Amino acid sequence: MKELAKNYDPSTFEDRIYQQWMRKRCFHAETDPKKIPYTIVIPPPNVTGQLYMGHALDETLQDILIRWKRMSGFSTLWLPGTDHAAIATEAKIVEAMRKEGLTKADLGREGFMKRAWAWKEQYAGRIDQQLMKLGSSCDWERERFTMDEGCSEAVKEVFINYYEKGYIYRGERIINWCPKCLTSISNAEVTYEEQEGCFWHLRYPFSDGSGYMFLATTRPETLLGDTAIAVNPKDERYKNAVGKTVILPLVGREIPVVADSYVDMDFGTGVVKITPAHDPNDFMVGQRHNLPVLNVMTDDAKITEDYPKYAGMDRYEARKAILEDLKEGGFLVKTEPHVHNVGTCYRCGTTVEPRVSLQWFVKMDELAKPAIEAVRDGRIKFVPERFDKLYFNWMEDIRDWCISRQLWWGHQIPAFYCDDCGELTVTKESSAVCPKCGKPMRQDPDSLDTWFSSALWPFSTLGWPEKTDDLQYFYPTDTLVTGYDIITFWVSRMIVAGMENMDEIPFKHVLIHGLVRDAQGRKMSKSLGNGIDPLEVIDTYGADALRFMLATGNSPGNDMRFTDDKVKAARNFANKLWNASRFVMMNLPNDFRFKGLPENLRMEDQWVVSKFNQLAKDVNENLEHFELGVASSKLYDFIWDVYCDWYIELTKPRMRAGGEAKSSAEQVLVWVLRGMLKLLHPFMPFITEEIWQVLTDGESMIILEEFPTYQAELDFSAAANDFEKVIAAIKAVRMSRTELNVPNSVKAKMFFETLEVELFSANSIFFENMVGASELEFGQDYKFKNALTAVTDCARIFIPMEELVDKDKELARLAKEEAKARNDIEIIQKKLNNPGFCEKAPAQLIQNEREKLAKAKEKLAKVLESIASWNA
RNA sequence: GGAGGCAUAGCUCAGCUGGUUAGAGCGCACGGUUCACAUCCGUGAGGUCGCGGGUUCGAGUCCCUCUGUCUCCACCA
Repeated sequence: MKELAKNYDPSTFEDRIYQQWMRKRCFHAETDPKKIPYTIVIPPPNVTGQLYMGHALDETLQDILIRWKRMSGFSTLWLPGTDHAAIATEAKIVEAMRKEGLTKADLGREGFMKRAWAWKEQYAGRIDQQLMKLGSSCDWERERFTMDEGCSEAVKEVFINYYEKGYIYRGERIINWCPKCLTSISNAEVTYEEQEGCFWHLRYPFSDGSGYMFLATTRPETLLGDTAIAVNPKDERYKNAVGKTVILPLVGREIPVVADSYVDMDFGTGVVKITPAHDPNDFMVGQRHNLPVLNVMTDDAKITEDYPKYAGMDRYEARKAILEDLKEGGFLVKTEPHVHNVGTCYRCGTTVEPRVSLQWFVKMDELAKPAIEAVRDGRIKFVPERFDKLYFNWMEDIRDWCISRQLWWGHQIPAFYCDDCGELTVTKESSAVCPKCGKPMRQDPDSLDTWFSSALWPFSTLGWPEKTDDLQYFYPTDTLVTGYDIITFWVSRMIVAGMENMDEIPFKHVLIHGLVRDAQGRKMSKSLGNGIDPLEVIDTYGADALRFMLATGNSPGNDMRFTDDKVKAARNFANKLWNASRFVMMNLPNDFRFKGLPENLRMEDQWVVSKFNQLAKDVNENLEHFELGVASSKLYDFIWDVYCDWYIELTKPRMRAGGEAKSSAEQVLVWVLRGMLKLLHPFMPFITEEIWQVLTDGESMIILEEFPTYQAELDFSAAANDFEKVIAAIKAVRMSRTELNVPNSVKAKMFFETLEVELFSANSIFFENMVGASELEFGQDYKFKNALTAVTDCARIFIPMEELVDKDKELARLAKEEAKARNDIEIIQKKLNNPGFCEKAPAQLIQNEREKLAKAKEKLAKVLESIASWNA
């Protein structure tokens, strides 16, 4: 039999194992349609080369569920995340080009895309190769697939569907514009931050010279675009002003005073200047009152040529200049400091400029209805449930979605304009001809928002709009795993797209996980430089350790902190498993053949088998409920405590004895090891595969094995409970020996006073091997001077040690045990003495309490006897 | 302004539908290595489960108030 390497070193086998899975196409449906009915698609990290723990977490959790489901023989498809991070990607590419002295314009759209792919291949591809080690599902080629191949057809199809149904429209709307990225961004991409600014109080004179209207603004430069001032219709103070006009300072334009309920009478003077082109609320007021929209800024937020005095100044310079002029003209009444929230671009941090421009929108309210319903009636379930609130909050107050982006990295909008006659056509054709005048048309240069194509992911990746077998078989998918930060960006839009285009939900469950934070609990970010590169962690500790750490010790939806210590603990666990497996294997004979559990199981065998059986049951149940952290910690406990610290130690005497004792132990050791490896495989795929292949001489792959389940015939709980008594006795002996500093190397005869003579004598070998018993004797009414006493609820064990025992110390220890026993009894008795408890509690519970009380009383009696014998 | 999370051992966190005397890892203390593993083994110390009420035979768990803290959404010129 092959042997495992002396030291656990993941770098020696993880890549090899991964290549093996890929070669055998273990992740592809065609390998074995019954067993592996899923296809998996994963996004590449973006071109920046920076990877986030978040990716790692996503992929790990998905991969765990996938492996479990696949081993269990269930058909399913999981959807990993996608994010081609359009804005950031484009910014990086542009930056890289700039270093080479190139601009977007030099390359043209086609050249730009070519260059972008070259970049992706060079950097993202390499990184993704490594990232695959976390989730078997990584495949960066899939981005090419989404962007260029099959999915772009789906994108066009959906765009046209929506357009024809009237869900997509093109229009002048006020949108968030980033003057640095030079693109529109959706309101979800705007982050607000508090900034200190000023409140400038101004006065606008009435045209008829009858005085002034007083108002305040935080953005005086937008005054150039004012087309009205507004008051609340209920405001008595301004009843007479409504309908009059005022003269716009500096510009001299005559603008009306309108009444609109949007104005808060109690805020400031109750008068607001209305700049429809540069404020979303003003825009709405403007629409209600048919006010002209005057754009005063260029794309990069400079004042337009329409205002020669300020033309070319950026918005902050213009603000200064305008304030100066207002002051000079006597329009500035006073200035006061003011803290307000300012929207910034979430990619580059620049203050966004609300701007009216011609953009494409999706009308969301109708589309949202079936999507809300699908979650409301439980067809789609969020895990944990509370995240449906976030979803409903967003969906029920949904706004139209601006989908055009002024970028090249993305799907170009399939709309064409005729420069000649002004005709607009939406078509799949790549070069359209004007249906009216027959002249060639020009395609809209804008791209679609990343999330527009991402929303189609569940079906576009399955070949839709073709009715492929994959689509038929896999849709709707089972579970989506993602972080709570993109529920609104992505999850909600996938549901909408699924309901509209497939008339069916895209997935049944949405497993939401938290964010990975740094050791101080801060969000990992580039500017803080506190991001941890998963690849470095893998290099140091191995992919299994990182995966296990990510899956353990946290619960769905809650953020987790990343610390080195946690990964180290997981690595140590892997090391433990490695060494335990190595030990088992090095004790197997060369001609060992695994035959399964022997017929006559010893008590300790039944104990471990029974425990394993329960573990298999628990792990399956936990995974079914998405309790990955609970499942993994149960595996940890079983493997480390039950198997390594107890069972292996218990078998050591048998392994030394040889013969039937040894050969039966071998079978049980291997049986449990195989089961453990399978249960652990989803969590630590590489080490389990490596051990498995050595253990089975390369005859099979664990990835293709069946996942263990509970077997009623393996339930030996009666024997297991008896054996627990032996374990309790061993622990009790250890405790008294340790507490009095008598090492196991000091052998001693042990005298048992117990009703379970048969049980303990049958298991005497363990006392000899594990707690230094030279011999066991059974009897009644022992009277020893200078003996250690170990007490359990069913046995009293004396270990005469003569001079090694310190009477005072031992008495002190016994006194402690007595106090504990009395305390135990008191607590249980109190419960049982409560009439309400006996009347209303379940009978089984009461029975359990009674049994516990009896045991506690027995134990106390034994402790008291021991104390008495010392004092005799 | 609206919504939600978190608060449990020195630290990081588990604790699922209420039912043992609340757990783990790390850290700490003491002891142990020829015979798988010091990336180890054994033993121990350490918690009035944020405060105050309520429901219940029974509350870390359910309800309410408060305090601290974090997040999301909206945003008043």
